[in-house]
Amino acid sequence: MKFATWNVNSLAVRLPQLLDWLAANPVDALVLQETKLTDDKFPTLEIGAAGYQVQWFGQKTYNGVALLSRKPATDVVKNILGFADEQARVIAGTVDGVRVIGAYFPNGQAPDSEKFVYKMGWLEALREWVRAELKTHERLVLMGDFNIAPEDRDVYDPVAWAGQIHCTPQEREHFQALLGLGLVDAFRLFEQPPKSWSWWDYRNLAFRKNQGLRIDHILVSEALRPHVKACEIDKQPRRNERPSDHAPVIVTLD
DNA sequence: ATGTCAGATGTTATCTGA
Repeated sequence: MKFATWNVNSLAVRLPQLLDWLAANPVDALVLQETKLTDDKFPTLEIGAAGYQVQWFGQKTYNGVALLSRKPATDVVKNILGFADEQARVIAGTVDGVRVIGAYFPNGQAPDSEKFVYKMGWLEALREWVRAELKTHERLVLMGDFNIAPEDRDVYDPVAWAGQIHCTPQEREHFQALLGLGLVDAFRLFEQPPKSWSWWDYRNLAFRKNQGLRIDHILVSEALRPHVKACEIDKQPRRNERPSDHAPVIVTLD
């Protein structure tokens, strides 16, 4: 079984790349972030023709998430239960007996900004909701664009990024608190190439210089942990013409 | 060099967000 996450930075632009990627990388479920589409514009026909069921939750211009799956997702939830939010950031569903939560965590902009305050509140609400989900779903995967680099080894220049957005102690504490619920970072279950990133800024030739951050993650519950066989970042789509700034992350379970 | 990309507004460019 394979699950994946990918921030596509506009599905309108990236749909051909998504379809190419799915053809080359058949997965059981894939969550997308930053679709940037209102629900009436979502490309259901094209994704259906590729052999995937899909649930989607979007808004104009910003954010927007989707859950693609080979088998239909059940008990679909949009956004964090009990957290009033005008931003479309979360979609969850049960696929093949696994609770799949796809999330586009707030960026936070800067540690002294209002958007950072929103990020902290959102993270708190997410944690309490995931805690509840784990009580009813032993087999659970939380994946998406976390906009958090959990450790210095997830940052190409940790000195320059110290205390900056994605790397603040407060964000890293929230990441650890999610692990404290009984989740594990699937990527770190395996030896990985050094300087493994999932995002590279479009500017500064960052991809060519491999200057990036690992901010896209797949967390799996303790019940799933013994079944995790691999976890990889697929850099290939970042080499495309007009790429997303993020690469997909894939987890393989037996 | 805050150096690119995407979407929106409303142009033949400027703003916001990432």
